[in-house]
Amino acid sequence: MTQKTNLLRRVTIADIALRAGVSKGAVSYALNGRPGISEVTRQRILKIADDLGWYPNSAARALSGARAGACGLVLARPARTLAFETFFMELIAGIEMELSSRSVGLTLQVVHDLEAEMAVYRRWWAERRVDGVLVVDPRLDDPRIEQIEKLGLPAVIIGGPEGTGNLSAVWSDDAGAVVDVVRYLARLGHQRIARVAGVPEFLSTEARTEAYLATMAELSLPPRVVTTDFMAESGARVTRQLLADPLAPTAIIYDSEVLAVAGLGAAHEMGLSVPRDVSLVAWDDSTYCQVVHPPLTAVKRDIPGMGSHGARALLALIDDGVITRTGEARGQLMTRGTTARPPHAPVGSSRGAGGGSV
Amino acid sequence: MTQKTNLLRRVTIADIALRAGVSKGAVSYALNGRPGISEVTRQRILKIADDLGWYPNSAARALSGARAGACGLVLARPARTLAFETFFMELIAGIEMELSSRSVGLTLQVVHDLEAEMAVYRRWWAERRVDGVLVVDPRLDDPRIEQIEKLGLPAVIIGGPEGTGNLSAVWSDDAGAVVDVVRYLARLGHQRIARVAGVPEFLSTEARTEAYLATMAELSLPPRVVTTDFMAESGARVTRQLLADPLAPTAIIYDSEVLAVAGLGAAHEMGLSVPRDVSLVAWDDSTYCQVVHPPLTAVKRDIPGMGSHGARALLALIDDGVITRTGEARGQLMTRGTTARPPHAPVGSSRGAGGGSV
DNA sequence: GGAGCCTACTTATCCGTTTCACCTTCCTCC
DNA sequence: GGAGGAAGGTGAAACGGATAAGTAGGCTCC
Repeated sequence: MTQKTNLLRRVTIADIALRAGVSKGAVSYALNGRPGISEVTRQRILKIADDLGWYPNSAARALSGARAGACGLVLARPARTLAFETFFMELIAGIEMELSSRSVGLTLQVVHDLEAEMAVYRRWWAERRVDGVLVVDPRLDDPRIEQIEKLGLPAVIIGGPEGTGNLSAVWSDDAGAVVDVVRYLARLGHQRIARVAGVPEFLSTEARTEAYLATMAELSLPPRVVTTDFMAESGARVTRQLLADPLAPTAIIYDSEVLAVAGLGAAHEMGLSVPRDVSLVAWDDSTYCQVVHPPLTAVKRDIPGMGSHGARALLALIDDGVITRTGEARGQLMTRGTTARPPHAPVGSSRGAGGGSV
Repeated sequence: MTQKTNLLRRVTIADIALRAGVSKGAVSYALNGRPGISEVTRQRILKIADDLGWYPNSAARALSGARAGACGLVLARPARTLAFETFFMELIAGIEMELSSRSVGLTLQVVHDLEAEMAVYRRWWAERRVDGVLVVDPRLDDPRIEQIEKLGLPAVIIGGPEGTGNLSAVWSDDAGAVVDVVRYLARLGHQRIARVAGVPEFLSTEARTEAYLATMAELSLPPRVVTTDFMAESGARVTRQLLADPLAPTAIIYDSEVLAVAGLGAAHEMGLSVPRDVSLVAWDDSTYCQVVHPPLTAVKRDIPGMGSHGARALLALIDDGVITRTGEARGQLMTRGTTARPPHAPVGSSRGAGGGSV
C-alpha cells in the first residue's frame, strides 16, 4: 500500500497528514517553517515527509498565490553573436550560483529582437511563469524599461546606471576602466589610440565611448571611434581599414573579446607584428584572450559576480520589495603581450604624455 | 469595473465565461480547441479572451494534470569550461528555436558534478517543474541513464548512440568525420598524426579515439593520443610537449576549438610556423577558428540543428511517447589555413598514403 | 410519434498547496 | 472561579484551469 503510493502516485501533503495523524494545514505549516505548530510535531512531520520522499508540487504552490519559484532571462542578440559571447555563459553561471542555492529555477529564452523580448516578458508575467526577470544589454531610450515598469514585473537590469529608470540595476564601472586603459596606452607613448566599439545603441557602448572621448580630450589626443555590430568579421574589417590608413592608430581598444581576437588575426594577416607595430586591448578578458599568441592585454571584469549580484538583487526585490542600485568594482587591466611602446617612440617616452602635455 | 478587473486582478477563464455568458467549461473547451462547442461560440470566446488579454496561468494548467510546459537542461561541466565552450550556447540556441515556437520554456541549471545533476533531475521531476530533460555529455557507464529510466523522466540524450540504453538520443556521426580528417591529413603526406582528446570519460571522446585508432591502423600509421580536461591550458601544455619531442607529430587533431586555438597559440609561442612546421585541425568550428591567424581547419557540425532535433525528439516523447534515436549528418571538414603538407614531404606525396601502403 | 442519437453546452469535481477563520485545551491572573 | 490569552491545532475555502458526467434541445428514422 505504501509502496503503491510511492510508485504510482505522487506523495502529497495529504499522505503526510494521514500518516502523521494531523490535518493538511498542520503539515503545510510544519513544512514551511511557520508558527502554529509545536516543535515536536513539526519534527515528526518533517521526518515523515523525508521518509516518503515528498517534494512540493511547484504548480500547486504557485497556484495558491505563492511564488512561481523561477526567474527569467531573455537573450535578444542574434543567435550568431550569442554563441561566441562567453559573456553570457559567464553571466548565467553567476546567476545560477545564487539562484540554485535557493532552489529558484532559471528560465531562459532566446529571441530575435526587442519586440519579441517584450512579448516574452508579457507572456511570462501573465502566465505567472516567473517571479521576476534579469534584463541585459540596456539601451538608449530602452522601450523595455517602460514596459517592465508598466507590467509591474520585478526586474533587475544588468547595466546602467543611466537610462534604467528606477528599476533595480547592477552595473560595472566601465568608464573608470576605459580611463585606465587610455591612460596606460598614453603612458606607453601612444598618441593615436582608436576605439572599436560595439553596437552604438547599447548604454554600455555609449558610456565607454563617452569616457574614451573625455579621456582623450583630457590628454589632448585625437580620438577615433568606429562602431561594429559585434560580429567577428566586422572586427577584422575595421581593423584592416584602420591599419591601412597612412595615419593608422598605434593602439586599438576593442569593445569585446571576439572583436579583439579578430583584430589580432587581421593584423597578423596584414603581416604586422603585434605589439611591435600596433598595440591591442580587449574588453572582457576570457580564455581566448589568454591562449592566442601573443596573449591579449584585456580588461577583466567579474562577470559571474555581476550575475550573482543581479540575481541576489532580484530575489531581494521579489521577496522584500527592495530596490538595489549598485555599481560593481571597475574592471582590471590585465597587461599581457599585445601592448608595448608604439613604433618609433623615443626611448623614455613611457613616462610622458600625461597631464595634457603635447 | 472592467478596468479594475484588468488592472488589479488577473484575467481568468471565469471572467471570460461571465462576459460570454457561458460556463467555465465551455470557455476551456473553446480555448483549447477541443470539440464540444460550436464554431460560432468558440470564435466569440476567443475574441473575448483576446480582448481581455487572457493568458493561461501556467501553474493552474500544470496542476490540473496537464503539462508543466517546460523542458530542462542541466550543464554539469565546471563553470570555467562552460564559459568558453561555444558549443553549449549554440546548442541552447537550437533547442530554443524548437521549444519557443511551441511556447515551451527551457529551464536551465548549472551544477558541479553528476551527483548534483541527478539530484536536479529528481527534484525537477518530483516537483513537476519540467516535462522532460535534455541530457548532454553522455559517459561510459553513465549513472544518469539508469537514474532517468528509473524515474520515468522523459529524456533525450544529446550524444551516443552506444551507452544510452533505450532512451531517445540524438548524436552526431563523429567516427565518420574522424576518418575524413585522418585520411585528409594522410593524403597531404602526414604520417605522424596526433590526437589531443578531451575528457576520456565522455562517450564522444571514446568514439572519436576509437575511430582515430582504427583509421590510423588501417593506414599503417603510428597513433598517438593524449587526453586533456578540455581546459585551454591543457591544450597549450600538451601541444608544447608533443612539439618538443624529437619525433614530434606533423599534424595534430584537437577535440575542441579551445584546445585547438590554445594549441595554435602554443605553436606560435614556440616560434613554429603553422602550417609550414605543423598542421592543426580543430573539432567544432566556431567564429574563433575563423578569425585567428591563420584560420583553423576545422570539423564543422550543425550544433544548433542537433539542439533543435533533440528538442523536437523530446516533445515527441512527451506528447506521444515516441522514442527517437537518430544520428545527424557527419561533420564537415572545413579546410582553412592551418593544414598543409608536412615539412620535408616529397613533392607529389599528396596523393599517396592511402590504402595501407607504407 | 416515440426511440435513439447527435450537438452544444452545464455542473461538479479534481489537481496539491496555502491560508484564513475558527475551535479546543490549558495556563495565568486577579 | 471565571475572564483573557496563548499555544496548537482543525476544517474549509481559495487559486485557475481541465475534464468526466450529466442534460437540454433538435434532428433523424422507421
